[in-house]
Amino acid sequence: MAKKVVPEAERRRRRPTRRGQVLSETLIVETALRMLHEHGSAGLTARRLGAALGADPSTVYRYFAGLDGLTRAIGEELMGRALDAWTATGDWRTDLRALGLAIHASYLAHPQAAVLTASRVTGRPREIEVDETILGILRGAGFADTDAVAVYHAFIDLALAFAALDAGALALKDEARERDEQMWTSTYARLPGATHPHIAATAPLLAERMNRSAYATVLETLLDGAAARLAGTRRRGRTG
Amino acid sequence: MAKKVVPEAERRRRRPTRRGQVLSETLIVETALRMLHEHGSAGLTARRLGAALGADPSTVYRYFAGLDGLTRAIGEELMGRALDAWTATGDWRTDLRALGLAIHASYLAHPQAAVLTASRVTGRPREIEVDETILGILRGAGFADTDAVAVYHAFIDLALAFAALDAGALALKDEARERDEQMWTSTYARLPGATHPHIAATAPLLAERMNRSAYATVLETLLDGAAARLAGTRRRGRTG
DNA sequence: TCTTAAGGTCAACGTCGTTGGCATAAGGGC
DNA sequence: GCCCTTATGCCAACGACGTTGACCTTAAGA
Repeated sequence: MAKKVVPEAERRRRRPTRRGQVLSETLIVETALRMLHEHGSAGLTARRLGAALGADPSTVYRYFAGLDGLTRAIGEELMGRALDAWTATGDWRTDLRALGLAIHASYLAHPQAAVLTASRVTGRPREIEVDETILGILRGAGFADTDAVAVYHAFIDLALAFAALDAGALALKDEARERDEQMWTSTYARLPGATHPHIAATAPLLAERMNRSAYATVLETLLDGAAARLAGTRRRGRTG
Repeated sequence: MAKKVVPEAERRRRRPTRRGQVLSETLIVETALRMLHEHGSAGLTARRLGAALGADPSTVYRYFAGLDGLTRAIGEELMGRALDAWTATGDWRTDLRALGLAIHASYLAHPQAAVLTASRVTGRPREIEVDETILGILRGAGFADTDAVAVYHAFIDLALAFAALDAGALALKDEARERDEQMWTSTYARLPGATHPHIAATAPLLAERMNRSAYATVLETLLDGAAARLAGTRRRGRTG
């Protein structure tokens, strides 16, 4: 009977584990995050999680519908942390920039978790809160609804997409990551100008840049585009 | 002795498999792509790959250093296919747009593979060719080297990031994906205006939009930004 | 205090990636 | 045409994995 999962709110009896631990959804999620942090994205297994909790691996299935369910809960937690780290100022551009960077940073703080969860829509409270917040910023700034939704869509997917991409790089085990990163100074920097003129000409610039995230740059470009759209709306609003 | 991998170029003896198949790197990569296409990202296992090849699973290890090596080869193949599907026109903006969409499409044609490979830098020939091509388009259009590299960085990471994100959604098994997609008409559309005014006000727009990729929109915004930067360079070039 | 079922443990299933040992046949040298 | 080397195939096995069904225990409500 590992099938029926009792939602956290309806839990009553909290029988301690053989080793005295009293379990809860949040304890399990936090333990999972710690494990991901310490042992990499392949380091989260039901057995290890059980061991870390001082419980039998199968106990986790009383709280989540498989590791996939746990994964979604982790994503929700990361969204919540991003929101907690953020404060509104009232300026839409400042606020969106800060929120985007907060989401990106929150995921990157747990790259292994980000890889697993970035592309999932959980529909849980904290994620909905983030969505409501973004739409609120945009509509409050004067974006028409269709524009607000378009910018929101681009904004949230951009944040998640780069979170997944950058987290993917960080999530590689050290050895593989080092190999990937040195690619720009080894393979690329050594290509002859005769066959690869453009890479050869810009090799130092590439080596300097390619191991950083492009997210901040692209985000700024997106905000520029949104600002232009907003200006257009306001002009039309005055004249029409 | 599953350790030593002989590079494809140095292979001489091609002993057929028990079932008569003659193996090669490309045959294995293509078979792997087909399996990913048919059975999802969890469908690529050494054993199943062996079965599909009519060979023992361990044979694959003669050609690739583990499934990770195979994964990198798959990524290289997808880059190559994107490049093959693309043709230059001479207009930098048209060319970049087409190339970006080609990369995105190439990965999305094999979502399960994209999820595995999008965040890896392989440094293999076809990937390098793509990089050289992009830099060539930009430098040919008159971008200064620092700008060319900045735009290149944003461009390629954007393409890969969205490939990974959108592929992640497609790669979910049908049932999980359907659940994710219906989130916008079920959970989000039903939030009361009292607590979530902005989502409630835009729910139909969200449902219509959120299951599509934001990539094309964001790419266009990025190209706008690049064009503005190029215009600035040209102005400075004339006056300075 | 009694009952009940939530929530813990245990044992097992089938699958996975990977490796060491072995068999065999392809292909070069003669 | 034969021999030798060794590339390349096959086999068997290891330990780890996710997940489940059966069972046990004890907390909480009556």
